[in-house]
Amino acid sequence: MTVRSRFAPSPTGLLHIGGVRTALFSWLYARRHHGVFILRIEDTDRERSTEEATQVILDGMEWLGLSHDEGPFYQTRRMDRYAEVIQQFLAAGHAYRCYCTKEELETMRARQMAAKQNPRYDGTCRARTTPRAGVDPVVRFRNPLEGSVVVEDVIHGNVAFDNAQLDDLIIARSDGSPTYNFCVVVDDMDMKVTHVIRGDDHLNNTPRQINMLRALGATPPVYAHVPMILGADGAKLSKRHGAVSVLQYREEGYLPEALLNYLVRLGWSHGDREVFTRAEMTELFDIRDVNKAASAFNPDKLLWLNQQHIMRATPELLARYLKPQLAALGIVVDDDARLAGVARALQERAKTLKEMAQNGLFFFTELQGYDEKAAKKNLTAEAVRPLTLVLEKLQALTDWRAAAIHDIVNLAAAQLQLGLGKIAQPIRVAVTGTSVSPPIDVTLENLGRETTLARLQRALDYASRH
RNA sequence: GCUCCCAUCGUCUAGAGGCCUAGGACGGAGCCCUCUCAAGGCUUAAACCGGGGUUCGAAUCCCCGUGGGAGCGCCA
Repeated sequence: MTVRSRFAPSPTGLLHIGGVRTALFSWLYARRHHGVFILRIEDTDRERSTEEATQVILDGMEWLGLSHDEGPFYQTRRMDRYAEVIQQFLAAGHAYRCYCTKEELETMRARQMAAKQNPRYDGTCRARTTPRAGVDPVVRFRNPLEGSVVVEDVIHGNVAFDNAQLDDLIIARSDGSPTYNFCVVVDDMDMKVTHVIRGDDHLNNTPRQINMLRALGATPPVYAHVPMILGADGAKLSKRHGAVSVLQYREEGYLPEALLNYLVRLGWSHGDREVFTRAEMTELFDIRDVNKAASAFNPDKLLWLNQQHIMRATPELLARYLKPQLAALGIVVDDDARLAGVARALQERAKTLKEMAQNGLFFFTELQGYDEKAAKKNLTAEAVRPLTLVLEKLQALTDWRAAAIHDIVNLAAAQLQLGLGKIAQPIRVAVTGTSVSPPIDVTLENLGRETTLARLQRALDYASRH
């Protein structure tokens, strides 16, 4: 049997970290078992669904490389099919028309709550055979009255629900439009979904869905209800936690693989391993090993993982990602090889690509003066001699490579009997404007001969005056 | 209120009755390396929610509390 899993977000809010984690687990499961991954957009709520949210889902999934094999399917385009099944249910007696008004239902609920009972539809219209004038009926599923439903969940084990606790849920509104739980059931059946991996906030919906599936004569899929992700403060993830949309992580310079790596480790682990490539995740992840408890989102660890992935990435790949980050800062770089060189120099010292772009700014733009503190400390009269000597030696250098530059700086230090810091720091401030950069030889190599010499000369002038 | 779910360092987790003096990771503290910043290495503080059982033995199994979460919509 081919595994068929799906991710079925509703575009009523922007896709966030929690949704992505569910998508990831579902995707990993399909990939691991060489199955099919389906993307379905649950947009039956036309009021709240937005085009933007749909686009974020599509773009986000693509950015993360969570590719789907089928879909995206849109529920709004399957209305005829839902209507058909509703008729089928009605004809078979699995559903009935209910003429209770919203007001009546509300009073009933209030009464039940007051009597400390589980608020549920009392079945008034179950046996009704005639319409009620002036009321557009809804359609309700005739849930079994007795017995229990056992959800065989891969993560939670067997969870039993008494049918007596469930009620006859509405499957079609009075305007005829189908509702969520019903659409899910029809879709999962039609799309031959074998594994439903979703947030455990849906665990309570599952017995109803199973009952409908059975009424349809379908075999319920395997369920895996994964725990939710909480905000860093342990509270439910919401807009308050900053991460509005996954795409924000792209903007902030996170590598898709790093985000996925972080997410997969929430609720799952493999020995003492922390860093996983996408391929390793696919190979090692097992939905059965997923925890039951919710976990809090930890931005620091995500940042650390991002750095780990940046360090392991090829400079060429980083260069590709760096381009839009630099563009955001108003800089366009055409020289891919040079950009890769810069990325190589910076990849051990940036937690995000955004940070990397900022740190690498001096390679591509004119210096906007020196950092005050750095200049005050390093571009002094004391620095004139070492800077002069290094400038002379560099002017004579034809083989502009890190190794040769390294030798020159060391030689100059030895000649002047100065510690390396006394010579490297002034150079650093001279060419970068700040006291922080990659190793000085690597920095100069990537900066290029002309720029280096010009900046050294300029710093020398500055130092002479201070 | 009713139903369901969950519970190990601040956080993510290892732990499927003795291997636990509870391991790893992020973050914190300290040290080393060092031309800066990083990276890396080493050291260190830090947890089994509480109470009852079961057992020779419990973080692990059972029960009851407590705390957190979800559902109970003509929302998804």
